[in-house]
Amino acid sequence: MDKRYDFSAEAERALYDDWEKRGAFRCAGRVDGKQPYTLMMPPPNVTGRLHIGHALDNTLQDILVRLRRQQGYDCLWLPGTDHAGIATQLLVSRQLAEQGIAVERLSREDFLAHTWRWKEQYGNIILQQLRRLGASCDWEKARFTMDEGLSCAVRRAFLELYEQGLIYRDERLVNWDPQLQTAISDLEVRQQEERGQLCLIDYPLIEERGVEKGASITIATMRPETLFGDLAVAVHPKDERYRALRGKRCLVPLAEREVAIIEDERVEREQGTGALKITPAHDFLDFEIGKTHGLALCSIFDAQARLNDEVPEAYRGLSREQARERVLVDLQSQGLLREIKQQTHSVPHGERSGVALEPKLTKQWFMNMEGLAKDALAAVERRETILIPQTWLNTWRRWLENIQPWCLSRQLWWGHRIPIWYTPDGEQVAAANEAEALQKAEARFGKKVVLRQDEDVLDTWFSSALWPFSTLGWGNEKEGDPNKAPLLQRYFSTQLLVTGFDILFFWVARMMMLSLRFKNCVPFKVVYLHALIRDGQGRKMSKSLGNVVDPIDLMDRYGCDALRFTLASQAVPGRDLRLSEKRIEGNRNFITKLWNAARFLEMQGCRYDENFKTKAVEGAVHRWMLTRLRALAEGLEEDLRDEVCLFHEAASKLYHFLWGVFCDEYLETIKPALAGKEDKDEKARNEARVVSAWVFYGVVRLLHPFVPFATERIFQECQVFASSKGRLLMTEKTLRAEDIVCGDWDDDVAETKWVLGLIDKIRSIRSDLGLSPKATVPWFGDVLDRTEKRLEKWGDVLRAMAGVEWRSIGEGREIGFVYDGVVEPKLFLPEEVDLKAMSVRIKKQLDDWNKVCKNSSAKLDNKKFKENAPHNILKAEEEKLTEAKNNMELLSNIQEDIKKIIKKLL
RNA sequence: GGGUGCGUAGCUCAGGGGUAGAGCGUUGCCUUCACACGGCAGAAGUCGUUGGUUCAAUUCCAACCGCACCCACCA
Repeated sequence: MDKRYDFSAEAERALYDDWEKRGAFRCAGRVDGKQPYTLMMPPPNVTGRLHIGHALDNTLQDILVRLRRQQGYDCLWLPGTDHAGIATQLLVSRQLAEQGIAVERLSREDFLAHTWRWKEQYGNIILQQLRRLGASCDWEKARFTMDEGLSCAVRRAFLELYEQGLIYRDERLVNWDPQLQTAISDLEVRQQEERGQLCLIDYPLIEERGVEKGASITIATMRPETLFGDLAVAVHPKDERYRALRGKRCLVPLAEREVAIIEDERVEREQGTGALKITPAHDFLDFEIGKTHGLALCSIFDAQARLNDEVPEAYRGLSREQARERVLVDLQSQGLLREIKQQTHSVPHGERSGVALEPKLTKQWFMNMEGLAKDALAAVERRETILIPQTWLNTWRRWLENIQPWCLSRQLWWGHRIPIWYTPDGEQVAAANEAEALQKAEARFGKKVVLRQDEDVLDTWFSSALWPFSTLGWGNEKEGDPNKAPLLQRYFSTQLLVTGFDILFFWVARMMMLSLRFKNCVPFKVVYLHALIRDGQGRKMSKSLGNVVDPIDLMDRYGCDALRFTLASQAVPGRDLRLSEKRIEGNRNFITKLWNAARFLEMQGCRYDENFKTKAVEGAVHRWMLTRLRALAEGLEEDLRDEVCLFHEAASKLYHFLWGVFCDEYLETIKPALAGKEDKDEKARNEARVVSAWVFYGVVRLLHPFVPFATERIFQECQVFASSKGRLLMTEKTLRAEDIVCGDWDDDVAETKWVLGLIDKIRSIRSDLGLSPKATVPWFGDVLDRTEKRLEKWGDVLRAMAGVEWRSIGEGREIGFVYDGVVEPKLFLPEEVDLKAMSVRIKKQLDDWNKVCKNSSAKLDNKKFKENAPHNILKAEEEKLTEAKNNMELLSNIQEDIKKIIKKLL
């Protein structure tokens, strides 16, 4: 093995290529009775580049998939990409513009041809980057949301929902993005706080009986430019201030339109002036109020939110912002602008374009979600699917209970075109393609008809909602039973979905709803929602802040394993994680530690032997080690169950086991045995070699899902595993707790712990005394026979690790110490010892024990404690007190010793 | 306005009814033949505040104070 581990991208690529070439990621299909285990990768945007969120997402999925494979499941992890309608169309348009091609001049067909070409050229970058991350998905099954099969599935789903009346066309107010010139769904709206002007405007009352001359009603608005669309002024029916104006009329200034003053309970008396201008075509509340009162609709904006021909000529063609200024100036000059107040308010913006949205009256396709939502909610309530962390359940309920129709159509070209054709009379014909539509139309109308397909495409999330089953073949064929696809029958439904909480409603809920609708079954049993990744200071990562970390760059510098391990160790359900480079560096060091442990075992001649049986092990420290290993395996099995998903716990257990337990304790302890040269030591040496190799093999397999590259490389290159040459670690079975058969080893485990504790103690004292780490210090003591035997038995270990050598008797300048309440050995002191430090230390220990003593006595004297505390607690408390008293006595003796020595020295 | 989560060591974060944990940083010692991307030893916390439940609260409950985020509304 090389002295240093090679973290380079090239080394990792070689390993990955080997896995892929050998088909290690392929699902097995219907063979050898293995249980299927399915995971759907959330398809990244085809325009995407791997960002840190993907890295987290896919690391966690990969850990589980690799583990399940090791556990013997037939795993299918299906990857793919999403066509990402708006994002892709924007990107390609921009690129074309750079090439001097004006998108507005292109035909739909030409634009799509360009986009497809772009997709062929760049669409696979993100998939390559996922390979870099080590993602072990079944690439041969990769899908794209606009490939032929999936497009077919989309049409089938749409048509079926259409036939059932769940999908319908309607003219309603929608959120309109004036830059992209398309409708978007409620979920794509982002509220942004903005400073604005609250304008109080006088609307003159129409003179009639009961109306004073020159009187007016004052309305308040943040959007004065919309007054051209005003069709009423509304007040609350119980508002005393406006009682006299009931049934009166007023004049909308500038528009010079007479409108009624109406009453409606939805008007808030406290807001503004309590009089609300009603612009039904440009405000959601106004739209509702207008509907109740039979008002017409008056749209004053065009698709780009410029004023249209409905407004007086002077204002036509102005932008929203220009119009606002102009209106204010004109109102001012007419003396109708009563007041302007500065006020912050939140304004809806388009998530993609970033511009302020405009409610706009258009014909769009909608999907009625109510029934679907009810079923999705019920399924989660019944725990057919569980959410991790569970705190999302509340949010889930809230959203599904208040669900609104989903605006499905987008005024774009890139996407699944709506499979509806119109006759010249506007009749709808639903069909999978034009030929079928013509046929249907002819049958329906008894003659040939000219048809025109709907221009719009579907929201990208519609195809995403079918992802868990469309990718497995559901509806991929034009006809026949959509459920017959073999992959679908074997691998649906899936076990687990891992994704960010930010798309819980966009995606997760909709998959749930459509899966229940089309498959009559939940699409996944567990949804693991991970949190957001923030930078070291806890800020959201954003391009504008410039704090976006590039996972590829991190992998280049620290290796993929270090990044993966860091992400896993920080993945605490329900909490944002801050990514600091220091942590990644620490985990890079961890990989190095692993590598060096392998080198050490290799050098020591430790070789893995598959015939080795744990039960035959005799050495106490080996028994202790195997017991610890079993506890580790048990812990990991529990932490990594689908419905638990405690990646951070698992990672931390592995970290501490390898570094703290295996390297620092176990390997150090067996070093003397490994170094044994004489024949009589041979048995111990052989046992040390074989057990350490066996344990290491277990650790490497347990670590593999987290750090696939380093473990694989060790498996292939380290002589410890020479007998396994040629096999891939990722195809090896994992280590199960049940593989470690332990005997009745309690005594050995206790003894080993005792020795390790003793070593700690001696080291600590040595350090205080300032003893040279190299010097071997003789020690002796008046101890129990049993203890003395132990000290002799572990003599080599104590010499190597604590630098002490046991003598059965001694006399001179020495100092005792307390361990375990029964041993009171003494260390011989060389001249240069720091007795003062030792003295301070003893004093502190005495104080500590004194505290414990007081505490315990107080508790034990408390009658209520004695009555109520459970037995084991009571017993522990009593033992604690005894120990404390004992130690205090011993420590006092030592204090005396020190005093004596100091006296002697003086 | 409704909801969710978080305040624990200098920093970043785990944990969880029975005398506080990790990584990084820091202090001292060690260039000992796996590893200085290392080893050994140490210092460092009234676990946000105030009440309540309990024999026992950092942990459970309530209120409050701060900090995030989500949903709705904003005339």
